[in-house]
Amino acid sequence: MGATKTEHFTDYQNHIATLSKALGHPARVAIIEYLMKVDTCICGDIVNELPLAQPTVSQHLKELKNAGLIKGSIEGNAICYCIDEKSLTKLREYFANISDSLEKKKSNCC
Amino acid sequence: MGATKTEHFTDYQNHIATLSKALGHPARVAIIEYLMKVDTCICGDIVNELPLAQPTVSQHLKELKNAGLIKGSIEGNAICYCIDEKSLTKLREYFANISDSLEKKKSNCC
DNA sequence: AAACTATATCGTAATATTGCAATATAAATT
DNA sequence: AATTTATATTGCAATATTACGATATAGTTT
Repeated sequence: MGATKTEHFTDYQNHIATLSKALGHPARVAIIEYLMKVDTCICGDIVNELPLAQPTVSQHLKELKNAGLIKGSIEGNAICYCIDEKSLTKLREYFANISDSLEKKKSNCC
Repeated sequence: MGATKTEHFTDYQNHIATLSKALGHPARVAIIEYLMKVDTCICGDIVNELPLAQPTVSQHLKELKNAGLIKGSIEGNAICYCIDEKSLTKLREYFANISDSLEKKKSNCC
């Protein structure tokens, strides 16, 4: 055991979980926020921004990329990372829907 | 090593990460969706809904509760779990802000 | 081509998560 | 009070994550 039983859940549930999991670490939240802040799509300055070693940052970037939250394109020597709007739009929609439904229901318990 | 270096990040970043992490498992996404679906704030039926053993479900519920995503109140024998609107509103706002900023910026790269 | 720069990968240690059987707890029913 | 029902806790095995030093890769500059 120890591995998540993804096969028992819907693709959508797994997708939301994957996106959420990628944001489930403060360093990765910080990376997203940094990419938001800088207008240019800054590359390895991220390493200098974070209180973590270069390999660790590289690993976090990889996870964000695997989840589809960021994109990276080679820019000569360096690599240009930036936010992938689609996935963040998906998260926006997901939580907007939940929040809306909750308001309509005016949950009558707890 | 192995432990997340939370102390290097802001409270807000850690909070978003905590909420996201709690949703970083399909079973927990499924639990939230189930609590949304049923109007009454259903208790242990969650165990029957999910393809997981009772202790596993109990553990997932605990994590959702610790993160502040759900609340639980004792209802005689059983326990009544339901969504904590506040935290979902926070997530809604967070992703709405990011999504808005992205649209304004019309990211010119990658 | 040698040196430098930017990033990724490997290997590994520390820690956390996932999942469940067994067991505990506590209220409800008989 | 014994049994049943609902949930939590414990203990443990399998796996995943986090972090980083060392090293590899690949483009850039000298």
